[in-house]
Amino acid sequence: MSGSPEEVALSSSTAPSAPRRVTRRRAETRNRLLAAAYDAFAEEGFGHASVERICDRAGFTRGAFYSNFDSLDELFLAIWEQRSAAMLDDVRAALDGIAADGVRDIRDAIDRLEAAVPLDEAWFRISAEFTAHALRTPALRNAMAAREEAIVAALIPTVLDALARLGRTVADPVALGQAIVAVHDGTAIQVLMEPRDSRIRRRRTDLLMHVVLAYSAPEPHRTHTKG
Amino acid sequence: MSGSPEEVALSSSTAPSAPRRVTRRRAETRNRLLAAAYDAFAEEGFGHASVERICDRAGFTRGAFYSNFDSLDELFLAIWEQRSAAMLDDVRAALDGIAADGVRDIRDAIDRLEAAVPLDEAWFRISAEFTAHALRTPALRNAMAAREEAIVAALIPTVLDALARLGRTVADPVALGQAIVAVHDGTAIQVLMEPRDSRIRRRRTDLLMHVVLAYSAPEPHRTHTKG
DNA sequence: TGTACATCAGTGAACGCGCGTTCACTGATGTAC
DNA sequence: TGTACATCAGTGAACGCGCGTTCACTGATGTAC
Repeated sequence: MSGSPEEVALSSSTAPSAPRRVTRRRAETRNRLLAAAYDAFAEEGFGHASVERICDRAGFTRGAFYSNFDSLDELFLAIWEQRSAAMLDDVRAALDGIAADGVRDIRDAIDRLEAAVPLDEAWFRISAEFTAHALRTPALRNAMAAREEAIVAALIPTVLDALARLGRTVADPVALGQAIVAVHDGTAIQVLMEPRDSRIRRRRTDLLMHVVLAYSAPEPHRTHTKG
Repeated sequence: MSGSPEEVALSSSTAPSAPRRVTRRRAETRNRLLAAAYDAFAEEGFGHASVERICDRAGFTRGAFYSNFDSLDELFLAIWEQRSAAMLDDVRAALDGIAADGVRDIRDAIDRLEAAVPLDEAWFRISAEFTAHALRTPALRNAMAAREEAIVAALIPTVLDALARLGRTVADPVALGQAIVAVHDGTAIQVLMEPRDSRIRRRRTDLLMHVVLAYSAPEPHRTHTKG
């Protein structure tokens, strides 16, 4: 409906235009390329990783790349898909573990979540580079925005659950989700900018706590834990 | 003391190693290059702007660039210096104007500040790209971190003043400054990702308000306005 | 104010590099009988 | 299970491009007398 063809194009890997059978060999090549690309992005940065060096790392020639991907952007989106799914699983598992273990309060929960799922600095750097790049490319920006929205949507129930266990409800879950992501991204930059300054890390979790407190409220009519 | 030579190197333009006289001609060339570079960065992105195209825009050959700058990084830092100073002035002026006009509350103040000094999208994009790049280059990262810290330090008194006018005090000004920057950056990404979604803009200012409220408190012992 | 000279600032050509992309090809893989 | 064949996946050479960086040079600018 809305959106020019160009803006719809890169709608991620869920809709392959030519439905080709995936042989085992092909899947392995693809995976080796993805892994090699991740390493290249981590070491050289997304903007400086070249098709040539990625293929060298993976032990292929460049033709193999073009046989499997149209562009580095497409490859990045495939990696992103993998990693965001893994991240969601990790967060869910961590929150379950923490809940099973008994939580004092939000501060406690956030500290333990941070310990269980620490900021993946290499990956954050890569995605910061890619985000900056995507902001200039409408097709990419839309693909990213959509995917990001889906991630937040998947994260919200988990967060609401965790807060419910602490006897808190959230009036506007979407606003909370967006706020958490914004604070995560904004403070992650600060942490990476001055990695040795532990006060900055501390302020990061402080801010997160303040935001969670601001967007949630104690459940009014019920007793916690045993309802 | 701490920091290898490499990490200290790019300590910005305040310490030219060879104290050369700056002729008028030279200053003009430099300014034309800065302006052309800004345009190039805005249109093509920092990572894709080449020395050649910047010089084309400015009407020089590439030699002129190398006669004035060591690298695009150095040039960017010079632009950043200019723009952050201008930004500080704008914010101060806007807050003064708003104060002179009478403010209802924090929500009102933030909305009017946002209207007076709107997010400069082009510049934000550029600095996001450069930040991502700087995270990989120790010398650059340190230069940026130091400069950023100075900017926050310069901003804090202005913010404290504005809050004092609203009868609020801040227990930990540095934490508030860092929080504001983090929220600004994190939400700016979201706004640029989905520029047409006005709810996202709204949530941006909401979050800012919640954060300012969380990090400040009503002044306990004095009456506002006329003390 | 004018001239002669020294220094400076930007020119433009040259070199070399790394890379993106294409494509005819061959060895690998899967299928049909 | 074995053979013959078709399709596929990755090879590797080739092309061309744009760029970073250098440097001997010349016209512009400033200075001393």
